[in-house]
Amino acid sequence: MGDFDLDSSFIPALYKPAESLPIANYESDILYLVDTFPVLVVVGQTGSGKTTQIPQFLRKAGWCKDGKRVGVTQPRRVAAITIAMRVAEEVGCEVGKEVGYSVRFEDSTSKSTRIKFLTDGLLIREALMDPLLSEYSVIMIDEAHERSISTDILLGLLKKIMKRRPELRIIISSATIQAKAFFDYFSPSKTPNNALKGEADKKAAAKNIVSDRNKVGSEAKGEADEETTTKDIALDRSKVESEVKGEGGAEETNADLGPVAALTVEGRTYPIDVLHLESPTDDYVKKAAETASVTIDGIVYVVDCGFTKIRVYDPFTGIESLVVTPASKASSIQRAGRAGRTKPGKCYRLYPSENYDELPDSNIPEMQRSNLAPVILQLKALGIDNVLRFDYLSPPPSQLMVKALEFLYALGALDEYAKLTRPLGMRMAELTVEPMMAKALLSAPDLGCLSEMLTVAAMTSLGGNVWFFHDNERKKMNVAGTRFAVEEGDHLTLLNAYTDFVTTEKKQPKFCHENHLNFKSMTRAVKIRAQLKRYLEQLGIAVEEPASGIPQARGRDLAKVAEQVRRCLTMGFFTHAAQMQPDGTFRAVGSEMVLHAHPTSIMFTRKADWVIFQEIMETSTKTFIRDISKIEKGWLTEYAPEYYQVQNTRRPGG
DNA sequence: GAGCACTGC
Repeated sequence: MGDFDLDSSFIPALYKPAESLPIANYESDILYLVDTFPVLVVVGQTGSGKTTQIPQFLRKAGWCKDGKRVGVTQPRRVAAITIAMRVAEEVGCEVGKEVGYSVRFEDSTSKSTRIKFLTDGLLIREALMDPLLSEYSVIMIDEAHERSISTDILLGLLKKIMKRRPELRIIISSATIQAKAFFDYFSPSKTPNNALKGEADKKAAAKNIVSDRNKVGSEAKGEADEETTTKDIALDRSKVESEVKGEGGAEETNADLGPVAALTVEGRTYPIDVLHLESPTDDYVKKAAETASVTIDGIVYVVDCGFTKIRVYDPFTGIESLVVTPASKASSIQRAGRAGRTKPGKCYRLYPSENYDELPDSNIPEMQRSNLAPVILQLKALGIDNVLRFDYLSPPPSQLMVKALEFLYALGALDEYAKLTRPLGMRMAELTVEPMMAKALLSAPDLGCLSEMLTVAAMTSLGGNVWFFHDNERKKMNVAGTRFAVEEGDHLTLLNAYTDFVTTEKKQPKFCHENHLNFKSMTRAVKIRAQLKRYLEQLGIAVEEPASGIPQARGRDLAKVAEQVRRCLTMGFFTHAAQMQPDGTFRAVGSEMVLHAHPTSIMFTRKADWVIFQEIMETSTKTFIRDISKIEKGWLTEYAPEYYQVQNTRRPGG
């Protein structure tokens, strides 16, 4: 069953008999609305059973005829797998037969699969192969309120696809507060949410829409029992407000009435006492914490600190930071909701109730606070050339777009007309590593070190989870103390670790344990590397592996290979160059900002001159760089002449 | 000189 842990993914709410789930009352409503409207927004809490039941309703109703499938996306792979298992059990089949799932590294589907659970990122990848997603008759986007980049992009793609495939049905499953945004987005009178559009225009457009449209209310209860009731309600705009909520009417009327319907389903929840602590002194916090408990049946007490930690990207400096921000109303409601799933519960909010009113309705979508280079590359590869005019659910700030376009141009992925270059840009988009690493990887064949760069790309994809130190050695031990450490930096150190791991008889936990490696991560690196290799081969790039997996086989000059790897890294990461100062800190070109080698880097304990680094992140105390390798200064002008000539007086940033 | 890492492909 692959690399997920069933215990941690157990979702109690899923294990209710299907007929006792609230969603059972809505079967005919849902089928009617799906039949009538191309887009259905289903509002309901986790625990309503919508994720497990709606796909089964659709299958029974004939939406899987002629070899078509119902696809259901999830933001997380564990959820896709667990829910598929549950639904297979209800349907009475093995996972991978009528009900299956597909996530990275694990495809448990077959020709007979009619209901397919998958991660939303994977569905976007499927669109690269099949732009109209033609295998699906219905696509349900679950947990859309989380507003991940993948979910947002997928909704934009579906909005385009539905124009070419009028028979396609789209179901968006969302928590209450976010529903209106989805509803408006798919309504035809809505002004497209282009990036770079004037704020005033957008506000004016939004105002009109709100004023002439029935709102997707937050307290709506769908209690229609019979199909006829639902039909009446859906067709009569004046009644939409009350129960089942439908925008517009039958298709023959599609000029001024929308193609979207909304339905609120009741979740099965119990009363929750929400207690706001007026002045959260230490005593209060302590008392609340002590009162909190988790039972086997589910969570009964929730303590909500009122904050959340989000990743924010600054387009001017290229630096990411983890920022503690007030939680949104939506997530506060969600947090409280955890308490009332199996019996009445209590939620302690560690802040006064006035503060709650001031919280934003929802979190800032990921699209509006991230480095957009990867997503722009992906959109371009999907044939969406004018990424500024793409109809974003929430348009990203123009600075983010501009920065990403400039950066992709500097990397050579886009030409001066912002068109994807071929083959480089197109190939970069196909690979599942970030643009800088993709460029480094695609530079490797010419330098004769592709096998090694593949390993480096796979190892750095682990995101820092490579090394393992026991508690008692945490303080005094770091990467520099392992047998794999080399002077040239983190990338070659990671290459050493991987090469040793895969060399005869060592692919085992014992080896990892003795050598400070995380066995699970190393196993994952093997998978990632194999997948990247497969993608390269599909792109027509042959990967020549040294005979036994050891670089020195075939008499290659090891020192030369190591240098070539560092040159490749420079070709990808030249915008992330810095020089070490006498005090051991780093400065980027043209920047005064003090950068520190992250304590997990080998450069934490080494001297260097010029380096490139993979990641830069600001914490509350310092700005850290990680995954660092030594380079020659001259390589920067050799491999990025334009960038370093034009910008030699400005900070390159990310 | 000494840390918070979430997800996903």
